[in-house]
Amino acid sequence: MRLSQLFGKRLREIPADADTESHRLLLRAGMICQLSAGVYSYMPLALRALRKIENIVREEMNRTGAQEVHMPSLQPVELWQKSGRETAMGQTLFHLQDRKERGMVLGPTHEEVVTDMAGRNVQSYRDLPFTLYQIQTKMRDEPRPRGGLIRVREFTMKDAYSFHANEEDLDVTYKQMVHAYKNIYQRCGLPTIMIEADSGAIGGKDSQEFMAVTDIGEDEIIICHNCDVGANVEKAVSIKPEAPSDPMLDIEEIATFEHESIEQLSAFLKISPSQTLKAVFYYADGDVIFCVIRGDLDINEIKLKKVLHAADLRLACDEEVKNAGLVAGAASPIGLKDIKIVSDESVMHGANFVAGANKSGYHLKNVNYARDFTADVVADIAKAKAGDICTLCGGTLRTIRGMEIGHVFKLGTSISGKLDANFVDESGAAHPIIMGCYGIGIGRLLAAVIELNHDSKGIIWPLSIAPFQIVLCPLYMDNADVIRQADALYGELTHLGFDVLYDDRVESPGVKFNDADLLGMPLRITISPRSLEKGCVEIKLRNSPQVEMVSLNDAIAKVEELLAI
RNA sequence: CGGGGUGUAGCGCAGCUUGGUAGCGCACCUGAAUGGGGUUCAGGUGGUCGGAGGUUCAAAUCCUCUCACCCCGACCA
Repeated sequence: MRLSQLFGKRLREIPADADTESHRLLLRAGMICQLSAGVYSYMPLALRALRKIENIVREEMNRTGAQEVHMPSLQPVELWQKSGRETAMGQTLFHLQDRKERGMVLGPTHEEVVTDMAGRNVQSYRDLPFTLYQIQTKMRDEPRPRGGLIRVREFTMKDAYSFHANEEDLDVTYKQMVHAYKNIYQRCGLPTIMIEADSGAIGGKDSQEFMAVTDIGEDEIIICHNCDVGANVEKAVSIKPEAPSDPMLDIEEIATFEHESIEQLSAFLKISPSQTLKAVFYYADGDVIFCVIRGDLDINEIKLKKVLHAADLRLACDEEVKNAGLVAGAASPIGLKDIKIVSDESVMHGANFVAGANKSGYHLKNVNYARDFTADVVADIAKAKAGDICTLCGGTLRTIRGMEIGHVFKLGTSISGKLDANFVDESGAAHPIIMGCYGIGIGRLLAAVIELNHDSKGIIWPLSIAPFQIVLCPLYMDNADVIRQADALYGELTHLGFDVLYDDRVESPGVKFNDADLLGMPLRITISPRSLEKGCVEIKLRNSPQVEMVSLNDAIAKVEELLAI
């Protein structure tokens, strides 16, 4: 490809709206073009990289025996109503109507469609197992797209779905998929870690995410210093710091005046926050829920939502709290009736807590679980945080941030059961098909690769997914010799099957070098009168400062050596 | 949905407070010189100032409404 012909302008100045490095570089390199919030066109350079990623994904999927299909984005809303996910997805689902006013949606994912298709094509356990995948466009009306390609409303995803007669069989495929995913990331030059994840509204059992570790990642990951096991903070469990657990004392009311928050209260009483109980009020599916947790901890809403089996959960507003007869700032579960109380396990670790007196300006000392109050549900609803103890090895946990690049999970029968996708077993009894599902965001993977592979000058592409392997930079295009040799080398390399970007523009060396660095192809070949005098070209790797003079005769061999994978 | 911010040439910005009919840098076009890390000089093209309405002799500038985009949070299979 001749650079003079390449569609897309490179920018010298940095677009003001771009906040992440991948976004800036994608724009500066002329790789993407924004159409609207979270909606981008891929220009030729980006598409070349994207296609290479897709091919790697395809190879690894095919290797597991998965079969490629292509499913519609346009889907009847009935299917989503049947699975119950029309409401679960909420406004994220794009709705539209066809000319007959039939409700349609633009697919944000394809569990429904693939399950429907599987159901129509499976009768017996003999038809199982199999895995289907596609590389296809997803549409989600995200509340807030951000970071260029990091969170978008229309994106390419590789989604795979496996179908099984039993759990053991699902385990086998699940492991194969995990293995394939690791291969994919490795081949794309993107280091990832696999962590435990929440399976979300969709339900399901085992669930793991693949994360690219970067500070701009949207997810918080709790990871153990010692055993390296990590989990999304949504899911992470931990052993919390101990609180004093002295023998129980008699309960006692104390005046605490305006000291309402845990910080104010513990400072006023000169005690640790872990010796207090915190009350937090939620509103779940129409009811106010009273949550109790040790003062030094925070509530993990995802865990709470699960414990409550709630479809919709949010903090209660002041009015709802008041109407429920609660005294914000001095509330406690003691003596409460007619309200559901959910307690974190932490209230049992510690004793003689300070809790609200349900009376403004007063608290109670020496409050103890079981003796003084009980809860309708006691469960782990606490957020894990840095400094907590790993439940597996006793190591100390820390927090890092990550970008979710892939997600695998055991879906089970949550969708197949609702869509009547059944098979009959050996005895002739019908069961819903057991499913696994596996996704990789292709565009986000591309963004993550750039996020993790760049320097101040530009992108540093891993060879496997670089739009071009080589950039050929002839200097001084008014020199006939330079042009002749450059044309010849370009022809030869292209003929040998290398992807070469030929910078045939009449530009100064500085411009060419800077653009070459910005675009980030792994190998740069410079041809100039100066090098030609010695019968040489200059070869440089993008990720190294070394420039090597190589004779014209050896140039091809050298390129083959450097680009050998 | 809450909070903050920005819309003026392809990109980055100034002008707005104090109304007088739009400017700078980069990019782009023409010409010349230059020549190894964004070269210089000369000349040039390009904007209904996000949109609608209003105030005024006169609006990029003041007022009202509206739209879009960005950031933080909520949210996110």
